Amino acid sequence: MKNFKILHKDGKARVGELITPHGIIETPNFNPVGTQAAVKALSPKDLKEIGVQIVLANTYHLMLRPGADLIEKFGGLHKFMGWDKPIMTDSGGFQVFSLGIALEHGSSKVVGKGDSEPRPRLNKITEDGVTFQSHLDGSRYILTPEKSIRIQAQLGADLIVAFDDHESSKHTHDEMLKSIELTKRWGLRSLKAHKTNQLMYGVVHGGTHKDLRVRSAKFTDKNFEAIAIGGIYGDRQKLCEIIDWVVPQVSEEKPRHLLGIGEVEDLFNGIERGIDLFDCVAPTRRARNGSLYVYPDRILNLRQSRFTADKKPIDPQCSCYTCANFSRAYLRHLFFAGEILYHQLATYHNIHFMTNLVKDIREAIKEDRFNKLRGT
RNA sequence: UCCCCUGUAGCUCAACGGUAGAGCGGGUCACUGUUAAUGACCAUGUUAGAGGUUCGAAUCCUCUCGGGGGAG
Repeated sequence: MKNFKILHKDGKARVGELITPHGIIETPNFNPVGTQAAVKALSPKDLKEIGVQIVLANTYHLMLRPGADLIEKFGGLHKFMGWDKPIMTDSGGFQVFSLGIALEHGSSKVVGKGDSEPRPRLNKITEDGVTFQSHLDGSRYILTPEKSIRIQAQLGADLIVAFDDHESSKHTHDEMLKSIELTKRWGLRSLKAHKTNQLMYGVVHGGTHKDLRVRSAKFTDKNFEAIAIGGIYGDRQKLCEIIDWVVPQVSEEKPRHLLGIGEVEDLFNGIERGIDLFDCVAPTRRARNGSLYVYPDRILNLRQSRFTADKKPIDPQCSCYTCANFSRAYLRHLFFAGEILYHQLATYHNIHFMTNLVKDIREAIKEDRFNKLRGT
């Protein structure tokens, strides 16, 4: 792939560069999620200061509000949101799943929120695409591969994702087989509808079935320039297995993105197995909910009363603005007081943490000491 | 000095005479292509105190104490 260069390998872990119209993404890397054209609580200025190289926005949310036409009128997402570095958009396929179907079937990703709620929306999957109701006002929409790709073209992200189908991990082999076949057909239609120079990921599915993952991976590699792995839920061990099934099936020189993952441990697990890119809401959402990363692998729950008078920064080893200037006690106070500043400072720290983690990992791979870093 | 109101969880307040609940607050946990500044769970009380009436009192009566208001 001409836009992706692998610079060095340490085992299966690799360091590379993904070149986009808005700049280079050093890999492995982590995309903060900015669903509605904003990383919650952070400005593009913050993101740049931290050293974030790419953010992920969402087709589904933006098509509903403010609408792809409007964003196009403003010259695309980059200009609209004031971010001139790389952007990736998701296809919207996942939302169709997470907002409707998943709840109906109870995916493990959504389980834990109580099975009784909320009632499923009337999302209907046909060969053509998906009919669904807006979570904003209940109005009906149809999303097809063609439409998703067209909207993503209007949004103008550097990296886009083919429209894919999702099945819950609880589904049977047969149901999953039908699903990956549909994802294939939608993938081909996505390719056909693709008329820009945006780099498009195809999505590997197949749940926890090895043969389906392999099959889906081969197809994706054959047809797409970039590989995304989707539909991963549940336990870490399974996640590792799935990656181990998929990676050998795809070309070395194509970038590999693990959709929706992950936590610190997942980054190590993924990179060790040859994954280049990750996106996840964890650092931003966790920050808002009072859970903050501490080097090397702890998570601090700021709500605990033991931090009430704690003068230490979140992470004594962290060099970020938040840790340089504020105590745990102060941040805890802001949290309980409901101050907006809490969200800004906490999110800043968590994104800084992830961004630097991935940077450290890149350095380690370059120096062939990935495993050593992992050990710490 | 007299009259009226009032005293229930940390706070604000519920509970036809049938052995106390809510909201907020507090605590613990969760959060993986964001419907998430979200959610789940837990908890605390000699119902100001002492008597009395009653099968049964936070609830009715008496007194004491603490608040609030009014009249002198």
